[in-house]
Amino acid sequence: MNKVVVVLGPTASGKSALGVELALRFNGEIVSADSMQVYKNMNIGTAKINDQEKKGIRHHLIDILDPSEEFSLADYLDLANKAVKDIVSRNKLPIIVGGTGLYISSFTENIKLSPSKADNEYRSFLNDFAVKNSPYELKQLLRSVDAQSYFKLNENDIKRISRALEIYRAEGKTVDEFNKISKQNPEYDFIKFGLNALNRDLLYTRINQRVDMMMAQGFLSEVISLSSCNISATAYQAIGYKQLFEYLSGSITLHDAVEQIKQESRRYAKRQITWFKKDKSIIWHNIDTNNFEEILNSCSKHMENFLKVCYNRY
RNA sequence: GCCUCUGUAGCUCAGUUGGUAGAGCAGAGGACUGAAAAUCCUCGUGUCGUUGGUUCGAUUCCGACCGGAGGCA
Repeated sequence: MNKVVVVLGPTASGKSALGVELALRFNGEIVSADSMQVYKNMNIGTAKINDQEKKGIRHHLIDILDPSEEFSLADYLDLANKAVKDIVSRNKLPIIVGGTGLYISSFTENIKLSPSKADNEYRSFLNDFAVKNSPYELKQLLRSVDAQSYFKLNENDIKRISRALEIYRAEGKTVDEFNKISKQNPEYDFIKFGLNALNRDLLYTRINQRVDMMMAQGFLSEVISLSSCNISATAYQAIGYKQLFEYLSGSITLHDAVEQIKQESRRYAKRQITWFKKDKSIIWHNIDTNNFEEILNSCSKHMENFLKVCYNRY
């Protein structure tokens, strides 16, 4: 099996830099696993790596879409599979770097989604149904077609209820049945490095400082220049952009917007950590007890072992 | 120096006609298969400023002291 490296962790943990250094040492290329860095012109707010920081390493799945375009897990899996195949075919090492847990685990677990597309019309119909009637009524629609999801989901989780109904409509299957067949055997041999802070406060301080830095770097101007464009629903969800749009529309003060960006980023980091904790195969490094060099050297050692079959190449 | 107001969870505050207390926010834990930076679920013990007094019993009433805000000198 071909080997693939994964570098993951919460926002502001230093993944991008580690990925680049590993790519330099082991003849690799980066495949981003980030749902927002796919968008062009959303640079400062997504903490996107710049050309200087790339150090000549090729990065895939960054800057591939206009902010007006929608993006989804299905698109990601499709593109990531192509990128990794391409990198392997050129005898280079794919290094997946990112913080979008769903994208990473769906790729590493080799999830194959069905060819039927997302049905936006049906989704908005269901959404309207929940608004006109009630979330409870929406959930009742599940009862006869997907009992497992009916018992599992909370009635307020309209997105998942809608999705379960959508799957049943398109596939004639329950979510569990659908998930069972979507999971394939892994196609690659993975080594996963995780970055995290033992001390949550330290991570939060880094996040707060990074938001201040984004503002100093002109995040607001970036958002202003986007405000004349059509922003897709998916791109609009990006933390920071929606708050600054609200400021520009006059509904909140700039100070409040910045505080909300920090808070949402902290919560996001927490959710990322919760997601990654489940994966027991991750090799964790602590950013508060180790400096960057130590982490890089430790990862390198693990990788030499992991790659030993073809280690002579490097 | 005097007068008034105030001191309850990390923060903002509610409350107990005297039987040791509860909201919002912050925060924590969890879920997650085509929106995932999304979405959803669960979680509140704190010397009720300190110290005396009244009382069977005080965070609640009274006094003193300490801290904060305002007013008068």
